[in-house]
Amino acid sequence: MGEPTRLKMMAERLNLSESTISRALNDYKDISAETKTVVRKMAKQLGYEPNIHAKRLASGKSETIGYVMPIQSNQIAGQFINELMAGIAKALTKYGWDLCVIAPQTPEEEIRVFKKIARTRNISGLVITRTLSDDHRFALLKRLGIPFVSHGRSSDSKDSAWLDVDNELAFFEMTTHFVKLGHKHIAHIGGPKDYNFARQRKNGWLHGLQSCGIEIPINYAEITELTFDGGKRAMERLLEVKVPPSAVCCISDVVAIGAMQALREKGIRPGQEISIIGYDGLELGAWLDPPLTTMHQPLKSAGEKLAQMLLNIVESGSLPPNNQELVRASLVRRETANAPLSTWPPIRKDSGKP
Amino acid sequence: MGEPTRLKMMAERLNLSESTISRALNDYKDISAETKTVVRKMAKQLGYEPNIHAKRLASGKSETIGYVMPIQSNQIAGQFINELMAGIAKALTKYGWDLCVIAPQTPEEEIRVFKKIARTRNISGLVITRTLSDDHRFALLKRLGIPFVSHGRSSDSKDSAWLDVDNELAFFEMTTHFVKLGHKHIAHIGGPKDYNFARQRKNGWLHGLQSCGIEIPINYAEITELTFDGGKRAMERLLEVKVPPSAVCCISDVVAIGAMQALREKGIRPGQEISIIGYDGLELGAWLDPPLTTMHQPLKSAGEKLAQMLLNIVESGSLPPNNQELVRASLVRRETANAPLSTWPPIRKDSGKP
DNA sequence: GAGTCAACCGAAAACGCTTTCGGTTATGTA
DNA sequence: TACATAACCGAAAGCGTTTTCGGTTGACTC
Repeated sequence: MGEPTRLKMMAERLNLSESTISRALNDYKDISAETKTVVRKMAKQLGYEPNIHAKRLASGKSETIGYVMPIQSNQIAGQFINELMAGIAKALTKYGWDLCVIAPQTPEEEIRVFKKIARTRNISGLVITRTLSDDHRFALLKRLGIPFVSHGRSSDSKDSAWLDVDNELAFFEMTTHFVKLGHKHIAHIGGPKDYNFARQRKNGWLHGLQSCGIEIPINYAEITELTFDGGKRAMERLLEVKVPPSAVCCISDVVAIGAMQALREKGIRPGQEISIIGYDGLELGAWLDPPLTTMHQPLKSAGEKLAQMLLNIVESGSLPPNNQELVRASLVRRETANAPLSTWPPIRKDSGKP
Repeated sequence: MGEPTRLKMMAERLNLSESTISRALNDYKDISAETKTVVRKMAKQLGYEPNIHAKRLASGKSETIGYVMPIQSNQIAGQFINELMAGIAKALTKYGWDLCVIAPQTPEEEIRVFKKIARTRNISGLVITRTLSDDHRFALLKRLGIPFVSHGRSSDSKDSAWLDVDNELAFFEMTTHFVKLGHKHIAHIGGPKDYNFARQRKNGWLHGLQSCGIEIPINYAEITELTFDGGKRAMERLLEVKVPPSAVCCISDVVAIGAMQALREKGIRPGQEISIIGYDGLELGAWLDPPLTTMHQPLKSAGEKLAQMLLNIVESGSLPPNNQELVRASLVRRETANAPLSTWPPIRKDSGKP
């Protein structure tokens, strides 16, 4: 392939100085238009690509952002992370920036890595995901002065940049969808309140019921871990309630799938006696029997926006306006959410309520 | 946080030259042991981290490897990619190397990106996955002189580095497992032979049958796309065969899940009348009803090994020994593979065979 | 015709490290 | 005593950019 083109060569060929070439390519305003065109033409012709290490050393900018992989890639992580990363990478390549993957194995290592980044500055900014309600990373990154954006809000993300799904709205809509279908006994399987989205989703459900004038029954708000087994156990508990729900809003698809399994084991067909809606829009929900109705959140476009936001922050050196964005999830109608049976809920042994 | 520590400062404090400090830290043999210890002590104390851009510029090494994300992240991609990447990143951080994500949107862009890497050399090597039987990337990367390792073999990977699962062995074992359970009518749902692993897996099935002295029936080798729908349709076709199989080896979990759905729609219970084994070991297989028996391939450790292999290649500048490695998949026993019913296969209208 | 002011470009100093090439000691050998 | 040989270390030249600071033009003003 021969030697790569360097500024020096072009300078010699054009009888100009290296600095002029550099400034022409970087569109400095003290270079005449015609010089710029001739330089650019030559650069294109020779396939010039600047040596990024020299560039980054001289400019003091790393042109690299990092994506922090969730530590234990848990059950829903798969598709989620990939689409987001693909979006981030896509947006970055437009500007010639790199996306660097950071995969700490433990929380302690994560902290060490952050501190190292703060010292070396070899990464200009971070994208973090799986945000907790009370996420220590926010304070740490602020203290270290590392620019970042988060996918998901935290309790102290008032003055930091984030992109989040409007979880509350999503579960509000999920709930009112059930109401429109005719349901009156609508339960919720939520997650640990460590996760901010768990609170938000629960609130959406609550407000949905309130706005429809439906009283919130006791024992209709389950909390469980975000796993298949968690969803299964939570559903089993709901089935023990005096007046079991005819519809269940699940915090995630995986939890919903667990809930479906609990129903099946009791001989109850999801979408008939009891309807279920999940959240995440996972493809695999369509492969179940019956296919799971769910709420889909945009991921690839979210990744692109996150990257763009982070770029703005890094370039401007401060928080520009529009650094917080709420996107909408959309209902994916499949087959587990239908009108309730007229015979439901059944009268239980020890209850008088219809 | 103050100014970061530089070679210069340490040189001044220790009354040594910058070059001595540098060589002491890099363990040059023309520096005395005691100088090394005192330098290292100081470096540790001041939390010295070299400026990687200066380092990479001066040394001409980028200390970065790239992972090429599959272009259209298709159905099984999710978990797969993440675990592999986590493994790669883990291995690289040990050496202070970076993992850079490359996410081309089209095959054309992929080629452009490769050519750019060849010119700029800002990435020392690549890890590629989703290898095709006849994968143009191999020849291209060789021609461009870009070091790479592949997860999966290709037709012309004789003289390049790879790590692959022994697909043939896996399907051999899958098939003989069925035989041990008592099956004699064992079909295979495979994929397009564009994929090298599709051929290998089919061969494993064939050899498994041969080694057990079981004649290979006609119409027992289905080919389909690697999707839920593909698996479903292929299973439907198998059910039309005169003597339907009592066991089916599926090329992937997703295909197996589609096949299960086809069975259910005919009122056939997977694992009873017809047994099924998938491949990939996806977690979600455990969430099905009944849970899918499958073969699991190691991913995180595969990522680590791939990274290590690539590092060796880049550092040595040539293909070191042990640059090809075959790993084993292992059977994950769940509930879709059981002994056949004594009444199976049923006699069909127009056939005389038992 | 002296002074002002753009417009444009070159020189040169960074940026922080690696690595080669000598040069200076102390040690051993003839 | 002279001479080769290690063992160590410093000087300095890169690596390929960016960016500041002047300096040289020519046009324009008064």
